[in-house]
Amino acid sequence: MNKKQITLSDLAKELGISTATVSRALKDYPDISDETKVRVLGLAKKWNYRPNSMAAGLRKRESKVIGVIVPDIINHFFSSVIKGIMSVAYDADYRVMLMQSDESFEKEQVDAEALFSSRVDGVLVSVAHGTKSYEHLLQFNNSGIPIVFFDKVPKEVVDSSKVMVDDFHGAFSVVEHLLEQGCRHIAHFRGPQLASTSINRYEGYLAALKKYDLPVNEALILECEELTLEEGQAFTNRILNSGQPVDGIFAVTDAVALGTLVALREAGKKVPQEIAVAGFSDWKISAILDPPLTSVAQPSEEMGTLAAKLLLKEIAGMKDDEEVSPETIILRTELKIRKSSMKKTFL
Amino acid sequence: MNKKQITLSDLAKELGISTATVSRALKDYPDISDETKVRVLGLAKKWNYRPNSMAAGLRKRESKVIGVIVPDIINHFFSSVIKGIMSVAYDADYRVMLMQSDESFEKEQVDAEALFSSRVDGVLVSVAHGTKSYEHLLQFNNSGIPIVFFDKVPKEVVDSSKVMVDDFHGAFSVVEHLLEQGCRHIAHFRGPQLASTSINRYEGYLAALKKYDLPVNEALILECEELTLEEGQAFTNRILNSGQPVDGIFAVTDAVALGTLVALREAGKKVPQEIAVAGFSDWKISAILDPPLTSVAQPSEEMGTLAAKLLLKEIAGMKDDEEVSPETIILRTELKIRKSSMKKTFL
DNA sequence: AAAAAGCCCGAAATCGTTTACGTTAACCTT
DNA sequence: AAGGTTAACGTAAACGATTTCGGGCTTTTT
Repeated sequence: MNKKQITLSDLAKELGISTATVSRALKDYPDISDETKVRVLGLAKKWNYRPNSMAAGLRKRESKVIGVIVPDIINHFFSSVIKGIMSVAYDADYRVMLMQSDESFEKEQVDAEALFSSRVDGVLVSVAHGTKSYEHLLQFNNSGIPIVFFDKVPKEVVDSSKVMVDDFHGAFSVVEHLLEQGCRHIAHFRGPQLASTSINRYEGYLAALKKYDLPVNEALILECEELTLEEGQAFTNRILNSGQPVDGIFAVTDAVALGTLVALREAGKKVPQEIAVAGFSDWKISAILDPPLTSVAQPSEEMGTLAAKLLLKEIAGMKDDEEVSPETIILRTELKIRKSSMKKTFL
Repeated sequence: MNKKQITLSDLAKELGISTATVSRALKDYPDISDETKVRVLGLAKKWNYRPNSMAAGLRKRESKVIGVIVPDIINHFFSSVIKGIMSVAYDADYRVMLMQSDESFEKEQVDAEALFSSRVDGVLVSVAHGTKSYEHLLQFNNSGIPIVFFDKVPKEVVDSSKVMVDDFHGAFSVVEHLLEQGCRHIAHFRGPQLASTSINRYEGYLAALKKYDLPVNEALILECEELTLEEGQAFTNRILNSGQPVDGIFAVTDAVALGTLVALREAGKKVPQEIAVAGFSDWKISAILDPPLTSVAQPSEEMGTLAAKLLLKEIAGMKDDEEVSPETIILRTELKIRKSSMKKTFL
């Protein structure tokens, strides 16, 4: 049980040369003879030498680590984004330090401190619902550490790059679709007031109604907190019991929409004949339900790769002392029309 | 735009004291006067000082980081495990460096090297399908870095702790249930030959058949490679077209089982009357399908917390130079009986 | 009054790499 | 043969925090 890790000077001592030479030989510097390189590489492999990246990071003032903060890893959308981020990071030889905020402002702050202490080279963050101020994130900007926001971006204007999906247009198009199908009383189960995404979807909903000169019925707009299937179920029942006329439901998330479908099935309502349903996120399983769920697809993994590439570009620019001007990328959504909303076919 | 990070000596210089004193004041050492502590803390807060954990890590020979390698983050099971790991790590003030192997042996090796270079204090890993040898993981053992395997553990005996679910018993119980319901020709869509989990589930399937003195029909056993919905669909169609009598299907995963349900629906087969179906994993949405899917629930998040706690215990033991003997924890599964398998009710 | 004990703090080594700056010796030039 | 190149390596100072020895200075003890 050899507890000690091999260091450069272990190799140097064994070979009778200096650590500097060993370091350079390992990095294939030109002013080291081939013979020495062979000897160094040979011993390094034999002894299974792995450079201590803390030491290297300290010296070079870069950690080769990027930090990622998401509200919730279990969420399929976020895990897809993370997958995208990680594949880009892997190719660029960066490590990923992952944090989850659990939608809590306090935890997000603690996470940010930890990442800062770790001296990550850059940060990717999707802010939590509870986040109200942004000092804990702006400290990265102030210290020359690039930060790229994705999906849930700060409401206030922040001088950083952002990658998001076109929630407004996505919501607009799906509600417009419901209207085209003949719906005139469309309920909306919206997300939290504080999340940028749910705000934009809500506004897309409003805009579509306006285009059709329909009044906004506040009684048909309910606000989810947990964004769970259960909430969708409960809200659907509440709407059904309210006696309000409803012929369509647009849920802010597929999870909520699934709850809606369950409740409607239990209530014996026909989908889409009596009530059309649409969600947002386009979960894989949404397509195989009976009826298959109409939804808005967002390119999650692509969001991750784009955000990560943007971040790496800014990190590289930072090293070269270039002026990096923040970019904002808005990804297009795609409306997936399926049976749950196709009222017209049943007319 | 202040690019320089604050260091201990910045604080020391400003206050006219030594870095040693600043360091101790921040750590609340007893031999620093309250007055000095107040001054140090005050300036540290004012200047937003964050210790450089690479420097501290280098000096203390610990990184306060644990490495995690999973085959695929998107998989709901793994993201749940990760969530469990992260919450334990958070409470213990550890950071998580996440790697995904994409089920590739080579990538897993690269990931392991990276974690080793980062000098993580411990490693949690679920091995990839493709993994055949374990030297890249055993190097952690040899260097005094604890490693805990979870879910997909090495087949060969490795002198490390393991946390897994009782795949054998879980599969046994669900197949036994299908038999009790009257099934006599149960197909099994199994997982890859190399994954410990799918081997154990396969053996549970065999054991249940044996208990009922039923012959094993090789034509009813198909091997998934991707474990996707599409595979489940394709295999189901293949079985249906083969002309073999089938009255039950046990899929190694809920994803595969969902594909099965879709194919059966499209083929006009009644579930469970004609063919009963059961999966493994108990996805949340499995319960709300029509028919709801019988499945085996595994405590994924609990697996994460247990594995992480075990790892932290071993890390602590390592520091105190105790003898840490590897533990193996086997978590019980829970059979969730739902309509998709309840043949008897329709007799 | 001398010695012992506490209280606060500093000097300096250390962790493992990287790198600016030398240094040496061999080889070229004219 | 004196000076100039160049190839190949070494010295030593960083990087930023921690920690082991102490070492003054004041207070208490005998």
